[in-house]
Amino acid sequence: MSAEKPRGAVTASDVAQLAGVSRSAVSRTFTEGASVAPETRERVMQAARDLGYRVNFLARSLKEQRTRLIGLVVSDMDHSLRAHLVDSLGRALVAADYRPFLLPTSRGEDTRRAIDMMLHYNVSGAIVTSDASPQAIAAECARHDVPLVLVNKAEMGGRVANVTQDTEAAGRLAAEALAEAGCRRVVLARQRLPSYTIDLRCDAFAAHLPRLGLKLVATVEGEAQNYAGGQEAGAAFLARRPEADGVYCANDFLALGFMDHLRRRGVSIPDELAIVGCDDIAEAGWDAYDLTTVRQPVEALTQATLQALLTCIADRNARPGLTTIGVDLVRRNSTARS
Amino acid sequence: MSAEKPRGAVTASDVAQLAGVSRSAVSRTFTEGASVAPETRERVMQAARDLGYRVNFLARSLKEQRTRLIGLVVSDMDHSLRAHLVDSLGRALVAADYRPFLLPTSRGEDTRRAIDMMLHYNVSGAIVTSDASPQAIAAECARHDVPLVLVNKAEMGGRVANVTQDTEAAGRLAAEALAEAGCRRVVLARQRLPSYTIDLRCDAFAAHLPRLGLKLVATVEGEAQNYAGGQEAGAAFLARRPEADGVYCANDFLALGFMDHLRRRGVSIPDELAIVGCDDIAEAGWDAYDLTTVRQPVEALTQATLQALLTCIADRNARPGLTTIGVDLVRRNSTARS
DNA sequence: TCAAGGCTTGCACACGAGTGCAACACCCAT
DNA sequence: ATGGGTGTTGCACTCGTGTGCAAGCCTTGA
Repeated sequence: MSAEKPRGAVTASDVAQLAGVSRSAVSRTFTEGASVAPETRERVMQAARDLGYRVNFLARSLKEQRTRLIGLVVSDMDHSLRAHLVDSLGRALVAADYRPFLLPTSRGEDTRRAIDMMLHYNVSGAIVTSDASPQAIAAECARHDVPLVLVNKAEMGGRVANVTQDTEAAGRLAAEALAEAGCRRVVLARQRLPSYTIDLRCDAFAAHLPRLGLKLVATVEGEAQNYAGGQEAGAAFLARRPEADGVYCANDFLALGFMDHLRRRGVSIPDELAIVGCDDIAEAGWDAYDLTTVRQPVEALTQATLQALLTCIADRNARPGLTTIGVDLVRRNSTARS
Repeated sequence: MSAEKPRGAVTASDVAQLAGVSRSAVSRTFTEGASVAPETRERVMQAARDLGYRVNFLARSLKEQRTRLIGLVVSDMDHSLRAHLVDSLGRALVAADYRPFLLPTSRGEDTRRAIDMMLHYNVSGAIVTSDASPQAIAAECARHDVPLVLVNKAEMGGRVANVTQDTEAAGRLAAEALAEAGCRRVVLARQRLPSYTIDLRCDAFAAHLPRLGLKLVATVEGEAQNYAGGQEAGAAFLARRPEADGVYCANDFLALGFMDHLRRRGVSIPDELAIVGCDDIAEAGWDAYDLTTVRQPVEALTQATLQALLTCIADRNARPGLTTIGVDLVRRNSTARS
């Protein structure tokens, strides 16, 4: 329909030429709140439409000294809760007119590279929900004055903005659910890989047992917080055969693997053994498991994270500290004693 | 340790000043293959280290006219295969020195916005693995000369680069698996929402039935390709009670919901009914399901996608057309007839 | 009619970096 | 000693955009 520029993108100068105005007028047309005559603006808009012009955000960012890019450092996307969170955060960022810049990491290794990238691109802020130890990221972000929010990484305490589930309540609710199911002797199943969040959940769980008249008779472990890890923990459980009537699995994936392993060996759930998980991933609600678990509200985490980030961006000296997101118990069949 | 710049990032000029050289020398130090004396380079590197300098990629991109940003347009990240793919693609891109720019979309709606963003940022290329109809994206990318690869979106044929699973083989393998299990009368379970990939799978499945002596006695549907959709399809199946001994579910999530629904109503799998799924998501391998399914190799998809993208970027006129990724059957318990 | 004031507009500089060109230093061979 | 060649360096321009400043126009009031 219109003359196509053969090479390179169309710039504000091209639009200016076609509209018969100066480049400044074009720039002002696309700048919120700038002073342009309505008639000029319309002519510029028309020319821009004809040429398919779009403001070059790289150039704009360079001039304005802020990119509206947000580094999204994330590991273990195969954990469905993580994937859900990334999806949710991505949408929320876009809705707030920011752009998510994805930085996938493995445990620890690529972290340095991810930080490097963020600084190379002058991100306006960063969200870290990675298993990588956040100290390095936090230090580097602080040094370069990049607003940072950690999600579910409580170990940094209040020194950086931190949004985290209420791990204390998570452990407490799990203990109460087992007590409610009539358990007396319980087992803790968890991953071997270090995780501060998991540690806190487990500590809280253990701390509330005496008050409820429960006794912790064993702790079994699987390597990671996934299905295979749950199977391992299940095998460890059967190997030790502790006299127990309830198990707290500090993570849902682990719980599902644990359940499957025990059921295949003939253990009846919930009749012989009640199980409580943590996270409420979609799979926990499936008929085959119907797992009682502590729900981690992803949408609330997202909103709080965005809120904290925007606060930090608006005021470079703001220290939102720790935001705790409430969790609640989802009662299902795995603790339903007749 | 070193003087900290109070405001703003440290630039090449700062480094130049500290090292006692011109800004050009700094630029050349960080440019591959530029001519710098070893001693000068070392002095520059030292100064850069002291100041924590990093090349500003926005400025570099502006000058070099390519950003090395890749738009990653993706919907339905809560589908675990999608999440896995995004993770895998993200890592592959970073490994190839590109940067993934995440553009989450819902079905169709945000697509225009996603395209807009990509063009605003002058992305070097785009990967689309979204349920949104890709025509709009393809047209706009072509107009602005942005290399584009569609993943599992066969409907554009060979006109744009396209990496897709072998849907024909997927359907065929599923049919063969049911035949192998001794089935004679089979049912097709699928989603109601339109999807070209799913259509192709189902067509291929149906096409191979006669050759194998199988008869398609019914088609049942659920709304979406998820667990709930499978439950719906299961309910539809029981409502019609077709005389059937095998079911092909065109998607694993659907298959799992279908299995759970039928089992809860007392149907025995695989004895009364054999089930075959498609995708081989992690959950399909769990003990509770142990689903025979057609594996979609994510890693191969990723590599082929990256390959096609790099080809398009290297040669703007290249038309890699359609790349088909082989699939294979994973035999498990859901088709194991005694 | 003239002056004052408000709205638009264009010029020119800035953001941070890459690079062609010419000047320069240095080394070696003649 | 001199010429030529090689390897470094700095100047100045460029990428596409935002914006302070001053000049210009138009409107309004006296």
